[in-house]
Amino acid sequence: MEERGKVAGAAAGVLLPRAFFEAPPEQVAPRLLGKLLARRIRGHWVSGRIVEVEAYLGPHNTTPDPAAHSHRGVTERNRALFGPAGHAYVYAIYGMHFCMNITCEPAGRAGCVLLRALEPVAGLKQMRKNRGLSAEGAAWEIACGPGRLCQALGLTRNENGLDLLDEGSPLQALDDGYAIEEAVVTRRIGIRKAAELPLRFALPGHACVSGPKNLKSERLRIA
DNA sequence: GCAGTGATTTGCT
DNA sequence: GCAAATCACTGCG
Repeated sequence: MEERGKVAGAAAGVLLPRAFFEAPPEQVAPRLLGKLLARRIRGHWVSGRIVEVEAYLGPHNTTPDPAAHSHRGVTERNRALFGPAGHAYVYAIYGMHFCMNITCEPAGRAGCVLLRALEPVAGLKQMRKNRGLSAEGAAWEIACGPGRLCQALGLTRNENGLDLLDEGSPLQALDDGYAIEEAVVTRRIGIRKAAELPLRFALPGHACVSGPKNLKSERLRIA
């Protein structure tokens, strides 16, 4: 029996509305902080709270974003980016890793948000197993980083294009009512092009956030 | 610090 | 076609 949107061992959440993702990525990204990403693995749900994200702008935007995969238009790989909002864009990088994005904006506009880190909430045992960590492994290191996040949740190219807002989907974006008050915004990390844009958002001081701790940052109130 | 991995895209013939 | 360059990373030294 499938319990829709239910996260085993954690407070149940409700699917985020499509309209949540139909906004520009720089608006969606900070709002995603504190929301849940849930993944069904062989009938069991694992989940984590989103604590770090980066926005990537579509080619229609007035601010050019050469770091975005959509920058040079539609290709076989990035097709999902140009589709409707609220879908997964998963791609392989550096041979051995995957990165997970959620598409934003209506079809035809290719903004997206890269999920960089989660605080594990449910199914820690499964996530540690996926990551090759021992049972004593600290929770913060399970999904701190975009590649680790995908490995912990078992996300590969097979999950590319999934609708995160569908009750039957094995990958869902949920709101469990957890509210954050404040975020920090910094430059993006791990890229060379357009890295200076202030499009990385994270929960301040959270142990599960990846990357350097001393980046120049500004506080951001979340309405 | 940097090697290792491979999918993807681009720039040549 | 095919070769070369790129790439939003991690783990090991």
